[in-house]
Amino acid sequence: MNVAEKVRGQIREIVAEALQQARFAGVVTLERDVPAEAIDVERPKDRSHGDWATNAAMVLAREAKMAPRAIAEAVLQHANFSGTVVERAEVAGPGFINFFLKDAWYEQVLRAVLDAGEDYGRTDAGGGRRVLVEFVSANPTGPLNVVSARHATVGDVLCNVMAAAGYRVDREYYVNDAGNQTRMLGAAMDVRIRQLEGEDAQLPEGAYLGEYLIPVAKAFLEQHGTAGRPDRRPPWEPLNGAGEAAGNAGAQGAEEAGAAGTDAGHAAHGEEEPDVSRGWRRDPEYEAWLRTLAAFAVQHFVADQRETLRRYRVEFDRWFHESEVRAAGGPEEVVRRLAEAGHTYEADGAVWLRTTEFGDDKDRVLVKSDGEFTYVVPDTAYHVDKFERGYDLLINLLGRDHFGYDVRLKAPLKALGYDTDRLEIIYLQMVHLVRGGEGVRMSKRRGEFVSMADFLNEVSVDAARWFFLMRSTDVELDFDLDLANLQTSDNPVYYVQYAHARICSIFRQAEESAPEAAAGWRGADAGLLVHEAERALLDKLAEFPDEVTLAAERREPHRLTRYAHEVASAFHTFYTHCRVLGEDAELSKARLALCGAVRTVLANALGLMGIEAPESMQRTPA
RNA sequence: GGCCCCGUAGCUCAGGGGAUAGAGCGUCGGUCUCCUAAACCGAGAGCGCAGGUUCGAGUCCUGCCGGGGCCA
Repeated sequence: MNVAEKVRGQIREIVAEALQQARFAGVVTLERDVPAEAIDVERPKDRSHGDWATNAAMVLAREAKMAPRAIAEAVLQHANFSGTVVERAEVAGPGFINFFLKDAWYEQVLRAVLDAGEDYGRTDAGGGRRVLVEFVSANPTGPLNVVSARHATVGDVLCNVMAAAGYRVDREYYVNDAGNQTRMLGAAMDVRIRQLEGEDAQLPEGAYLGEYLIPVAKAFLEQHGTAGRPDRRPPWEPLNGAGEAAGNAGAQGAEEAGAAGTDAGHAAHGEEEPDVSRGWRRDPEYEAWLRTLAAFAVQHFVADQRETLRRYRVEFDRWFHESEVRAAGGPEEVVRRLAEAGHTYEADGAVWLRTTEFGDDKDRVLVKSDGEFTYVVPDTAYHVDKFERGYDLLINLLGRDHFGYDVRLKAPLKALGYDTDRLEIIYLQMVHLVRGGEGVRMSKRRGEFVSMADFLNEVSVDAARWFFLMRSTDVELDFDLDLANLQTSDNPVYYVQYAHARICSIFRQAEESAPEAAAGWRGADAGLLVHEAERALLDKLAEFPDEVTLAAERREPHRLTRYAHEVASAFHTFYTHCRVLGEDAELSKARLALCGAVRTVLANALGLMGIEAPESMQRTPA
């Protein structure tokens, strides 16, 4: 139990007990007991209103048929603070009871931080529940783009913060390596290989042909050659001459709006999966060749994505391939179970699921008339697998452009009897890159998109992570490349890092000028910390475990940037007003202890964000 | 047309049904003989509109307006 929680508990008990006493005394008329847990204890914004406050009297006013202030007075008359850190309390405003703490509170905070060290901030809010967070899950058909960086940041930090809050967290990446997009990847590879051979090869309609495929195609040629390729035209071109082979016309348009799509794996398909191979010649041997090419490219891009993410300090516990689910017969199993449960019917040669019975606005096809599964079937099979692995909670991060997917995924899962309340979908808003005050266009299909790797060549991981964490998930984010690259105070990440470095510098200085204090600060007398700035800082440190809990429970990792900034700000204020070294030896020790505590909290907070806590700042000359 | 997100300071955004709504940037004005001025202190300016619920609404509900997204 953390320090702040302990005090809240004490205040709840005080109030509950006092209410009870007031009832016995006949001063307050209430029909029922008010349990301590039901009493709301919060931190007033204005500290002249005390360290903590409760609105209990106002809440109970109607029930007790008494004026709020009268209830509050009665509570205070019967309140007993002995054995707590509460010093006194008063009635204020419309009926608040404000509590003021003894000086011992500050000592408790300092001790709590110093004793816990790198564990300070950990809570048991999660109660050891197992969580699987799936995020990024970009298509394995190309390098990661910059949108994935936001997903990677939010997902990774959410995992960190939930782990700190007492959840058992696994990170998972879903590789969508078996759908139609993969087939088109094989087709694009085929075209690139033929072009490398000097042929004027044409794209199949609906395909896109990134520049990034050229080195992959080259690598394939070098390693495998074209031995497995059937000696004829690809199935999207007529056998009798080049004719009117489909051009690139249909390939453009979708992702040119200035923001790249998220490609979040299994959700990447459109509502009606476009049948890109309509009109293709039936050619099983050539399809096998395309599968070979696709498998090669997928392997390449998965490795590439994994490396980019590692560079960004994100590691997944598992990379789960759609092909695994398919190979295990997951989709067939899903359809069979749904049919057995009587949730399906056949119409127009297709198998349909009555998703309308589970909140969808229309029924969905599971198996198309050509025998192919729609995308939702392997997705369902994958989530069945997740549920069967025994997780208490499943969290998926998706792009806002995939909104509505949760209903379509949850319908079959609900039909199969799974508790879909345990599946949370978090949608992240778009990212816009800004450079020189202007938007950077990101269009994947034209090959103009900014890859995450290129992005990381321009921006430090620390700055990128901070900027992606600054905003809540449901707000569009303009990423200002110029600002993120700025090594000045305009850049907020440095502000926080600087506070940490400044403390390290003080300790280095202390070794020189005050070795006695430097050696003995852990045993300092915290009672000497009476300055307003010192106390504000300690109060701020006391909030950290609550911040961690809130960030985890509300899935709001962006709280951490705010909190870290506030700690840094309180520290810089303290630094300006209170001299650590060169004062009275005992005071120096106490202030060093405070510095040590701040350093711990900053390091822990930055650590949760995956941002470095430097021991000194060095500016690279402009 | 249906569903969802957003609308708070000049700009970008925080805000857990509570008291006098916050931060950064920008603007203006101060602060280094002193542990790093990548810092500190001060000034100015705001909840899209209209109803409702509540002792109390930026926060919850309904409608409208504006920006964006998904779907038909």
